[in-house]
Amino acid sequence: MLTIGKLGRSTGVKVPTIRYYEQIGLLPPPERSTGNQRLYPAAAQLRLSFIRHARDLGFPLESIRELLGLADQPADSCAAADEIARRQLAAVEARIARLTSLRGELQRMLAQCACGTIAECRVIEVLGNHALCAHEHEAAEAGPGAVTPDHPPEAVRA
Amino acid sequence: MLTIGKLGRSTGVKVPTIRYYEQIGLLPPPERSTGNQRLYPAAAQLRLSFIRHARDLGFPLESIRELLGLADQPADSCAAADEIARRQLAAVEARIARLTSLRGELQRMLAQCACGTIAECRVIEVLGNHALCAHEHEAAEAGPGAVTPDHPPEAVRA
DNA sequence: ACTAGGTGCTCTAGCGACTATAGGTTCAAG
DNA sequence: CTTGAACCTATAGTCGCTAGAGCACCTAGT
Repeated sequence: MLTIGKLGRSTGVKVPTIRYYEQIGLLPPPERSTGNQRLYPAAAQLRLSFIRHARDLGFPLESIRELLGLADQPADSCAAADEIARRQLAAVEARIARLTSLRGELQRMLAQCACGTIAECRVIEVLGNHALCAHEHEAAEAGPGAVTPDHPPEAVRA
Repeated sequence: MLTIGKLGRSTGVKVPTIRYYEQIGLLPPPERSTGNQRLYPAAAQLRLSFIRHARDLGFPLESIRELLGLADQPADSCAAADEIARRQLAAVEARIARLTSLRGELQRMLAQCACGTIAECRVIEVLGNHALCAHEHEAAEAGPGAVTPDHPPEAVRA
């Protein structure tokens, strides 16, 4: 039996995070000691390591919840698990594509700046005038959500 | 003079977002009509476009606050602005590097899965056992914060 | 003058995935 | 028996918005 601190250390997950996972139902509530402290069986390490690894790979907690459900049905087809992983791969690829385009824009801005005064600063200028950009870039990298706000293709330069 | 809706449409920023920017002090409170509605001068379009473009490039609002402060001092050196942009570029590059490694891991997982039952599913297996990974990958892509939790390099396999 | 509906206002709560703080209890070592 | 680390609960904060409730206002048409 492990205390929450040992479980955290052995899996690389912080203690408050473990309690948070329990709170949202990702980990089952463990037994308690006489003094009301959580006591985990060794198997909890496997489950928590699974969660941590999936988080490291960027899976959202909702996907992890699904994957854990699937992992508990060893006889079922793994098509559903593959589908979740494919979704995650697609999300990662979309994020890479977007960030690569942003990197280009930032590099161009910086390369063109002669580093004089603000008045002639290319960085400030480009930010103020989208027309100076090489191509379109919409909606910032925000997170896995990848929300694309609707904004019409009007010219911004007032 | 523009109403908030017109300002939003002309800059591609949603109305609640404009009000939010005002609330956190990124936009100055505009004049009001007799009926208490916000009335913006044409110049507000420039400032808001600047903010939107910087957000599209992934700058956090705090950096944008600094950049706006700098943009108001046209005679100053633009070294500080460049520094902020370089920081942003570094953050973007770090995110790309991390996501590229994750993509590799996900691709490998999927390629190795013969798509039978969960019991033999490579996706589930790899998630459960970090030792099957090609290389280290720590701390998920979370956002601009890029928080790197401290977790010691202990073996995870229990 | 009246009315409809589109736009505006404020305020509050919610998202994801935690992290931090406060203020208390329990446990293990010396 | 005392210290101090580790544990407990509960609440609030992070980031950058977004959504909703429940109003006020403003413009166009009749």
